[in-house]
Order: sequence, then structure tokens, then C-alpha cells
Amino acid sequence: MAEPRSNELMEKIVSLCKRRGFIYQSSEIYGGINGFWDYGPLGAELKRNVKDLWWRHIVHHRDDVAGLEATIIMSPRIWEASGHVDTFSDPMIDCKTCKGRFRADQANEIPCPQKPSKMVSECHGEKTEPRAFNLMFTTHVGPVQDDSSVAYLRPETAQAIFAQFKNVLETSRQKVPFGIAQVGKAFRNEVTPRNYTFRSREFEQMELEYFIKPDEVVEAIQGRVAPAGDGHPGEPQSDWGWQRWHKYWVEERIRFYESIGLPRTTLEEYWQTPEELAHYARATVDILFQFPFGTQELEGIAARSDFDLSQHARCSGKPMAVFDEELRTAWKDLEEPRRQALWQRYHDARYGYLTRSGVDPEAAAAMAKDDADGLAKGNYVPHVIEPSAGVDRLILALIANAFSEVSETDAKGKTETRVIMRFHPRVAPIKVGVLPLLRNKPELVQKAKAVRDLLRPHLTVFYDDGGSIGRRYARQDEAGTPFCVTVDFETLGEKGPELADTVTVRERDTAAQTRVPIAELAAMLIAKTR
RNA sequence: GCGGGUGUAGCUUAGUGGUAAAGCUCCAGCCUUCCAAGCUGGCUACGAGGGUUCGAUUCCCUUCACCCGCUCCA
Repeated sequence: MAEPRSNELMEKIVSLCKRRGFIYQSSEIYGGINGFWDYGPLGAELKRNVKDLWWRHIVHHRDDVAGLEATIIMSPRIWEASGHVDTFSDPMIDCKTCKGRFRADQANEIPCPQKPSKMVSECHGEKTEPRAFNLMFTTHVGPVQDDSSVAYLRPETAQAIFAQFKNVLETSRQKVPFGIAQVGKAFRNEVTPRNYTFRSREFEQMELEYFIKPDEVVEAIQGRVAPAGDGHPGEPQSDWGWQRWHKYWVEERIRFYESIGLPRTTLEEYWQTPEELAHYARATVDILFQFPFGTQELEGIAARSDFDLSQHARCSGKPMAVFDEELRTAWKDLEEPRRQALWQRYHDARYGYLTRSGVDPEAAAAMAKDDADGLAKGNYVPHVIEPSAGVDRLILALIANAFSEVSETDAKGKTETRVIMRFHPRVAPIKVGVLPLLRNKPELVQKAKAVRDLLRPHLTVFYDDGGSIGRRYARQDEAGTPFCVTVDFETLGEKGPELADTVTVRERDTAAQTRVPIAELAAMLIAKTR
């Protein structure tokens, strides 16, 4: 009966989320639906804040990133090009004897768990037929539901960015290096949704595709490529190669998480080993958070080379190369040996990609030569760094991190445990609770409502006059509201003119109270919650 | 999809083959009430479907959801 501690903590979090209106089970009145969750009033505010902060941080506060909002359903050919139609459909077999589940294509390589001397394919366990398992949700476009009308709900937002790369490039007046950002829903028909909202079938992503020059191009223009270096590399420089850009985005993303209240000590950086990397990835760093159920991924930052743009160029027949005047000029001035060396490196990379993609070697050699010859004309296919974050996972991380319990024993010796959600003020669903000390005194109520109206244009406020003042503070603590403003009799001038039109500002984390003139309230609270 | 566990108000729990109990929360009211005070009143539940039975929340079957393992990577 005794559950692990982490499980108890998760149960408390789940219970609080429902009780206070952060997260509900989807379709609950019909018994729920596995892998789908709804955000209640507080959860919706929290999520908006997080997405807004990400957008401001990634798009508005920079000159080099443009936004995009693409459709969820796109041409199914996008998912053929991206590889999702093939790689998202692993045939699986189950063994009824040992209860194991295996990928059918690996049955010859995986030892049987019960009889390791034999492979799964040759052991005596009773196995099911291989079942195709595509993680993409399918639907049909148009009234006819046949093979020709099949479409998919996007399993990631990234592909739309690649598909619209040329349009954004032409209309945003950006030049490489630059990024395209998108926030939106994605859908995966997961085998096993698990860990509350952590692995959901419908979820939201915040993705940036940051396009950079291939190292050969950087070297041709700058004469060198800066090494990856340690720590945050600072302001972007034109001699950065992919490794430094990758490092830069890892550090930027960690800074972002710290800025919204996830302490560095709760985060881990995991550099995938060469064996773990996808074949097109040069490096991938996972940013992990210590969830109560284990340390799990919040975001992956992948250096994906020019794989995605190349795939779409190949599958759509539309060129994805960009023109760069600087490259054309610089190429002319290169010493011949270096020009030859860069040509060769670029050629070999292209040839490698093409042959891995199934292009026959002869054709690949010709195409790679064309591509490398393009350098002299200033043409190249950009590489990309992809910081890809899960919104819902981040919400869960923020909730888990904010959750804290405080036990207090009152004068009568009664001990009770209260929950305080210690959200960073920037993400807190409600910034300020406005409370009249007493509900049954019209003067207090009227004054408190005036304060509410004063703050409302600037901050998310919540007016509450129900129950005792202590109860209302406690309610706001559970909602994670960082500040409460209380209007009392001093505010009305009953204790002398010097306290008239001042209110009590009470801090969530310390319960400390400060007397503040109403005239200074908005500026002070805006400063503290920004 | 396979195996194990769980399912009673918003939350946490009690209970029975014969009309379901409590605490907290929530709502309304009283009270110059600053950290879930007190008093009065109120709403709300046996996850869903089927079967056995005179009668099922309780017994049986199915299903759904959640938790723990096998898979996954936002």
C-alpha cells in the first residue's frame, strides 16, 4: 500500500491542480480520454504567460527571429519528406509469455528476456502478429475518405517552418543567420501517455529553427570558424560555426528557464552520445528537469545540419538554397588550395547526405558537385539549430517547482498544512489579489474595487471579499499569487490622515506586509512582476 | 497493446446485499475579522454499461480513466 514518496507528491500536485483549477482531465464527465488534458482558469493564465514570455524572449527581444503560425493539417507530402510517415510507424510485436514488447524489425537482434541465449525471433514465447503503429493521427481532407484524402495532424510544429522557409526569407527581410519561431499544438498518438500531462497525445510546442551558414561558408567569408568554447559565448559573431551557435542556444535556453523561476539546480544538461543521435543530427542537448517522477526532458536543442531543408528541396523539387553576396565575393578572393578544400568538404557533406537518403551514388555525385559549385555563385543550403520545447512539460515543471507545503500550529495547538505555489511573479496566473478587509463595510468594498480598477489595466488582478482575510490570503497562496493588496480602515483615514489612501501589500513568500500609498501601487507592482 | 493496483461529493476518507457518513473546500448570511477564527444555513458522490437478485455502491462480467512496470524523447 505504501507508495513511493515521489508518487505521493505527484498525487498532491494533481489534486491541487484540479481543486484550484490549473488542470482538469479532458472530457471528464464522460469518463475522460486517455492522454488529453484541459487547462482551467489558472492553468490557462499560466500557460499564456509562459508562451508570451517565450515569444517575447525569442522573437520580440531580438532582431534576427521572425514568427510563423502555420496550420495543423498540411500536405501529407511534408511528412513523407520529414520521415515521419516511415519512422513514426514501427511495427511492434508483443510476447504473451514474457510480457515484453519489441520492435518487429529488431526481433533478430534483441535477446529474449527470459532466455538471453536466444533472440526474440527464435525464442518459444507466444507472440502476437506485428502490428503497425503510426504515432501520427490521421484524418481525411474533403468528403471522400479514401487513401487519396489521407492527411495527418502535425506531430511537430517544426516542419511547417522548413516548408515556409523561402516565403519567410523573402518577406521578413532577414538574412542568414536568422530564425523562425512558432508556438502551436502538435499531436502524437503515444503508445502510453504517462506521468500526468508530461506525455500527452495533444500537446503544445515552442519551436525555433535558427538557420546558420555551413561552416565551409563561414570559413570562406571570415577565414576561420570560432571554436565551440565554454559557457555562454555572448553576442553572436559572424565567425561562429554550428558548434558555437549550438552552444549559444543551449545557454540561451537555460537562461530563459532560470528567468521564469526554474533554478539552475533543478535543470540538467544532457549531451546525447553519438549512438543516440538521429542520423542527421550532429549534436543534440536535452535540457532536463527534475520532475517528482524522475529527471525528464523539457527541451531538446538539436544541430540538424541541412537535413530538413535538403529533404524538402529534394521532395518538393523547389530549391532551398539561399544566395549570399558576401560568399560570392569572398569565394573569388580565396587562395586556390583553401577554395579547393572548402569545395571538397561541402561536396562530401552533400554527397553523404544524398547517398544516405537513398539517392544512387552516381546521381548523388553529380548533385553534390553541382551543390559545391554553387558556392562560387554564393549559393548554399543553410544549416539549422533547433531549440524545441514542450509547453505543457514546462507548465508541469513550473507547477512542480512552485509547489510547497507549510505546516503551521495555531494557538490551540492545531496543526495544519497549507500549500503555497511559489511561482516566479512573471509566470504567476494572478499577479495581485485585491481584498477589502471586511465585506460588510460598503466603504471598504467600494475603495477596494477602486483599487482593483486602478490596477486592472496593467496587471492580472483578482478581487476577493469572501471569508476571513486569512482565508483569502491562503486561497491566493494556493493560486500562486505573489502579492495581495488589502484595503482596511486606515485606508479610509480612520487612524489619521497620514495613513489615508495607503494599503497593505502582502508578499506571498514571506507574508511580510508593507504600507504603500495607492498612488504608488501600480508602478511598484508592475516593477515587481515584470 | 500486455501484466499488477485503484475508482464513494471539489478534495481527503468512512460504510453497508435493504433510502450513504464525516472533515475540509465551496456558496449565502452574521461579526471593525491581517494570515484557512467563530456561529447559522446550503449545494454536491457510489466512474460508465450489463448481469445475478425482490432489491446492488456492495457480488459477477465488460468498459473507461488514473497509478506502477514494458515502449517513448516536446
